[in-house]
Amino acid sequence: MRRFRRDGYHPVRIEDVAEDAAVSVGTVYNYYSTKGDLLMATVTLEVEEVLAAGEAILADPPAGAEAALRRLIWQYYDHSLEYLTKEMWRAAMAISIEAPHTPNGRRYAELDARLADQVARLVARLQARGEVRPDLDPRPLGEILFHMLNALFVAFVRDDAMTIEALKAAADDGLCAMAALMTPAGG
Amino acid sequence: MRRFRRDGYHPVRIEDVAEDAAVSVGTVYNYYSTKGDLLMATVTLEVEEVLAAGEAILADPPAGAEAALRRLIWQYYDHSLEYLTKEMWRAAMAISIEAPHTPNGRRYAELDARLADQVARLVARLQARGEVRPDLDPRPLGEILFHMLNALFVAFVRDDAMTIEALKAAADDGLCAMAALMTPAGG
DNA sequence: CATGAAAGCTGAATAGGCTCAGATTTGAAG
DNA sequence: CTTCAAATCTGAGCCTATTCAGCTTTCATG
Repeated sequence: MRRFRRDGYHPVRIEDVAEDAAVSVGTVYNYYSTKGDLLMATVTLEVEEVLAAGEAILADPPAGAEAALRRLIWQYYDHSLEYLTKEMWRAAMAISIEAPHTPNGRRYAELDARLADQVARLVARLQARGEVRPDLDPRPLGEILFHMLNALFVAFVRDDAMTIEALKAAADDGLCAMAALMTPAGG
Repeated sequence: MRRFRRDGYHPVRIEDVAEDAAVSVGTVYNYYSTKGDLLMATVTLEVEEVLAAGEAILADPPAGAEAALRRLIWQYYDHSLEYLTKEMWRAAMAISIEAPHTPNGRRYAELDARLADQVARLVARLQARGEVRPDLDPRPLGEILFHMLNALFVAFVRDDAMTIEALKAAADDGLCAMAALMTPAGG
């Protein structure tokens, strides 16, 4: 992870990792079955922490649908570069798309699904509090929200120049548009 | 393209392509700067045709927001496996995420943006016809729609077992949810 | 200690994308 | 038909992820 962060995912060779760990190349492969596996270990760490922080917000969300969603999403975004760089995210995303049947691809998809589920649960909770129109189904709504926020995150990760602030601003626009559709009276 | 479709993107070596074309490996690289470039040529062909077909629908969309959107999206999905297989799509998506600064990554992003724009323009057109709430901004709405439909397409491409019918059904659910939010009276 | 199987380690070898120095072909000019 | 420069082609060689046959260490048992 240190090596990837410092030199980038692609420039780092397995031989470099092996050297840092003072073992042979073969030994690295005894513990991680591919180079992508090394990366996915970090992705898992990152997302598990984000999910845990998200649960804390779910337990007691701020008042108002838009504010509550904003809180959760900003949390996601703020934490996203804790362990991974944008380049590492790109590599991880590429692996998960290219090899969906492999353990790594599946793990990434599973983490994604858990994030989407967390958003959907927040929507359901807001609906129970009367802050989302009662006639809407929180599941597809949560998924639409997550798709949008995820697409923005992908755009953020693709563009090295884009700041987290710009990402948050874009997400705010989207959340505002969705909130206008979701909230009951003031719609 | 023929080779990729028959044997899969990864199993085909540049040497194979060179043989089929009766030239050397080096000559292939004179015309396509990477293996991904060969693939992206096909992606471009596919998406350009989809965009052209989409313009025809934009010119005279069916009555009703949901029906019009369904028509455009189904067109997209129906055409998506004309030249590319799911595996080829996965490889192309991986390339576009992993290397956003390269010509290929940029080209893919541009095609994506043009599709999103087409959806947004359809929303604007429907709004002009009074089939979408007049207080909504068609641009972010179109983008949210496209993000959703694109996410469904990615899920489709990831799962070899998923049929186009299942994809359409999932899209219908999403469109139905969005239409309920977007349409004026019947909400 | 001795033993032997299980666990762990090793790095040379393999495979395939990509490069580049040199060979070949083309085509305009004489 | 020559000549020569530009365009094109070539494939051996480089690089790095990944494999695997064999070597070493560990450790429970006698």
